[in-house]
Amino acid sequence: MDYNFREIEKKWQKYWQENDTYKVDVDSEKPKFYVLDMFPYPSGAGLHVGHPLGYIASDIYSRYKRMKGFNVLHPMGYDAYGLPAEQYAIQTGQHPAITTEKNIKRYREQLDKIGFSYDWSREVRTCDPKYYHWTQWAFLQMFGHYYDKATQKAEPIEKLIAAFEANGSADINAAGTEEFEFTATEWKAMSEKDQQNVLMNFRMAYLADTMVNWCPALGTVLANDEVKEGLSVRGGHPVEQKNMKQWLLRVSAYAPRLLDGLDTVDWSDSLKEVQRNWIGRSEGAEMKFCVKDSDVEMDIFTTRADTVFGVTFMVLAPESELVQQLTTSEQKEAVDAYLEETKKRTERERLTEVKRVSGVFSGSYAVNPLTKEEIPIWISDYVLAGYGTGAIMAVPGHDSRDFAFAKHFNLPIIQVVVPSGEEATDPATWEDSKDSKEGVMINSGFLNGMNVPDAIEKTKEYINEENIGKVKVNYRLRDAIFSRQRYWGEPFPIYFKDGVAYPLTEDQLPLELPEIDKYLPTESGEPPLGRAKEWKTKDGYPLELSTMPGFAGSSAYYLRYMDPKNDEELVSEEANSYWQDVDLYIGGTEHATGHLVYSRFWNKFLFDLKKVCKDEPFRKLVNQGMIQGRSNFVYRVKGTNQFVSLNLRKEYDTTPIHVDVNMVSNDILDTEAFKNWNPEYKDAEFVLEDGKYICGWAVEKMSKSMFNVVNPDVIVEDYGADTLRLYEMFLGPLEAHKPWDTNGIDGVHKFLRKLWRLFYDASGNVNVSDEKATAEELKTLHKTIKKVEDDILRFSFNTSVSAFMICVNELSSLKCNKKEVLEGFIGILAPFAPHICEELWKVLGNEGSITEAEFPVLNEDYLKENNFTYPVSFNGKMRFKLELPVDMDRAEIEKTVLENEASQRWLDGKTPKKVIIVPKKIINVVI
RNA sequence: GCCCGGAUGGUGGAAUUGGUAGACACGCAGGACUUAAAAUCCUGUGGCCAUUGCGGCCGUGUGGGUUCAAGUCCCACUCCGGGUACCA
Repeated sequence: MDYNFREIEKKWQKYWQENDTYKVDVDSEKPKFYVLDMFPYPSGAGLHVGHPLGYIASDIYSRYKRMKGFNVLHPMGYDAYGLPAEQYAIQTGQHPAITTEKNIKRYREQLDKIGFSYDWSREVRTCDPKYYHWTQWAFLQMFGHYYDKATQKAEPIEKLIAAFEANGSADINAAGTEEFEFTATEWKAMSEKDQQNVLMNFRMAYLADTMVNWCPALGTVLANDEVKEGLSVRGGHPVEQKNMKQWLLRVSAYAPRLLDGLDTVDWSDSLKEVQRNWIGRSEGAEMKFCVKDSDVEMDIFTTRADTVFGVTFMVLAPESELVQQLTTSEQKEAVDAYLEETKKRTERERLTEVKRVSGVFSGSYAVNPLTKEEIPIWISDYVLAGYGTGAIMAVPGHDSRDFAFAKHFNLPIIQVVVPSGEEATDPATWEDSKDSKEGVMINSGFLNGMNVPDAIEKTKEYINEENIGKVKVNYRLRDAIFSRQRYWGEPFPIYFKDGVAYPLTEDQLPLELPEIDKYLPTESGEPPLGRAKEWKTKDGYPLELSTMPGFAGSSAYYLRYMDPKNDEELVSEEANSYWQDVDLYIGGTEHATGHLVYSRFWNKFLFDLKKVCKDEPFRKLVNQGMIQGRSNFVYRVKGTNQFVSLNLRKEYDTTPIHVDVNMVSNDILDTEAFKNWNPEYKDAEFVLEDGKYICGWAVEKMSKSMFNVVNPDVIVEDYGADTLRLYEMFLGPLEAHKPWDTNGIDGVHKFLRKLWRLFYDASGNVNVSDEKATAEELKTLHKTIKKVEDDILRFSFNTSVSAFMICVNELSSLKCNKKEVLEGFIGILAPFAPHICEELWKVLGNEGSITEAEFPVLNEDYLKENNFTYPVSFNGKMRFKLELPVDMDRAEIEKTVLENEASQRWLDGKTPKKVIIVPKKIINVVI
């Protein structure tokens, strides 16, 4: 019988489904292991071969762990809310729920064909009311809590109210947007509305004014991605910066804990580094600068307090509240014009266009608190309102952006730090600022002669003593904007009474997404939910019109998988205390700063509420690389319908044209398929080389427009799921970005057929022997067990595939058909290629599924070697090999080597200076 | 600009802790089997020189350095990919 992968794969997929092979439950008898994939957004295009890369890796690991005796939780679901479905709905009127359902069905079919070991009974969908019930619930908890900096955790808002009633704001140490001061009496005298406004300032989920990209023509808010050069990508309408009330999550309150938690998780150093940079802790000083002829004070934050003698001007962010107060009447016109100009630029543009220097003088002067000098206050968009205090002291001598600004506007530059190994020079001659943190202070009064770190310390002390500021730790992590003016997302369980936001009670959850007539904003510019009929509480109060963003549903899905059908709570204590946290999380790096920060925040919040038992949700995290597309080209002779093969094209004047990679095999074009591809090419003529049309190629993004999208079902149809699984792993290291190239897939498929032939004879009959295996056969098997297990544990699946190939090649050469060896081999291969191994497991006479078998145990005894073949080098160059007993001592090795005939040739009569012997590694003779 | 990756044959890649560079596979070339094809098997395959044999020299993006020994460590640079919130 031949290796009939189509039949085998269908048969075992059916078996697994009928026998609930992958269903898991809490089982206190077994240790748990939780393997999670980042769940996909079910797009209309279906899965391409890039998606399963991480899923295959995690599946191999899950199956391995299961064979090692663990109770493995390995679930899958869908991140089902998202813009594409809504965009499609706007264009076609088709309800996003319908397209989403359709896409999910297609995804499921594709996933099922690859043979994953998911427990589908635990599937979650973020758009299912039974699921988003708990997203809304978590939001209500955030609304009802604040962050207490004293206890370093979330506390009920009632605790804050009690404190206000007892002592006013006096004892409060809570994370808030603004600072308040009031007495208990004043608090009690406040109106309900004023009290609620104060509380809003402290809630973990709160409403506040934020700058957004507002597109008046589309009546909607746009993401940075959707804006290019001040115009909307869709439609090309003008976009402006607009202040709007939005819900935010106080992620910044958790910045210190999000930073510290990174030390406890097993993630790559680069990923941790990216998160650390994102959280961005910086120690510095907040300083007060008085404004001349005014009682206005400017607070600025700086990490380089030591350079305060080099300050020659101040800069305000255009959005700063101080701008209006500090603009003089003479400058008003110029400032207004500038503000109007910056309104058109998105934050992204302000960030990338570093070389474009712009700004305007406010007309006011500040007084340097140390030198008492008067310095001009400018306004420029290189200072952002959202970070620090929205105002800076500019030190053009030692900050490159300040330097560029000073040069552009002809402002003075003073050198206050002389970098180590340099002399003081005239700043007028400089090409750039001297940002170094090493050097000696000059022109700096009492700091003169100190090195930079000492000067920073000294200045901080001085600032404290003189009461002109305070030492402060600043984080760049911002609160997350949590509302979207969209339809296809979770509704907020919030209603408004007299303009004040109030929460729905928990028994009113889930608040279901209403039906609307069109998926567009209302005529008056309200979000789509403004179209919903009866979108109000039963008492007639209007409900919130925004919906939640994509990351709402994905922030706690890993908890829901633990107990997906629970209608009473997000996750039961029993399920949570058994499954605890994700042991292995596999997904793309693109989530390094978004999802992975938000879900850690979300988890820590729930941890504070004692709803979950672990402070960090993802113990180990592996990033799979992106699979890029490999495009193919044909070369059309200009002005004709003639196509020239790759290596002949230089003789013609040609245009390269993308051709669908599915019509190309090993870069050879199926010319008939090409003719039928497009009516335009029906009469195409070909100039062939060696009777073939060879295509050119390039690595590009995998996309429809490049015709380089490869669909996994096509590969499964042609080669089988086991081949696809092995080939995706064989392609290269899991973490590396690599192009998809079907050219090598035959090798992997051939390997499986070769394996099959170890079990069957030439006439197709099972031919397996019960004889005792030879030492050589056992050595081959056990060296493979060792290598593969080692590789699985370090996620080096590409090298395990070659180890499998080497093993089968060796067993084929040995003509080994011993059951003992073959059974061991399919045991280690089963996590990678489960279908063929299930079948062969049965061929060997076993009952049931190989997933229940134990992973083969390594026996080191079979690997013992008496001799080692040493590479012998002379001056580091390998010259010949010499087999020596492993127990030979150094002196004897040296003697044997030097006496060797080949050595005599290389020594050429000289005495070696040194002989380096590394046992079981190398011998190097230094002459 | 800043942050994080990466660069090894014609191609994907291997070399896990500084110790035989190119495992494994694709492709290519030659051969066996076959009426033929497919399938399968065997041999060769980094470059240059020599090829009568032993072989020799060069070689992991570029230029330096450390070391008995460097793809691997250090310094400087080039190019490519990804992220990005000018974070003072």
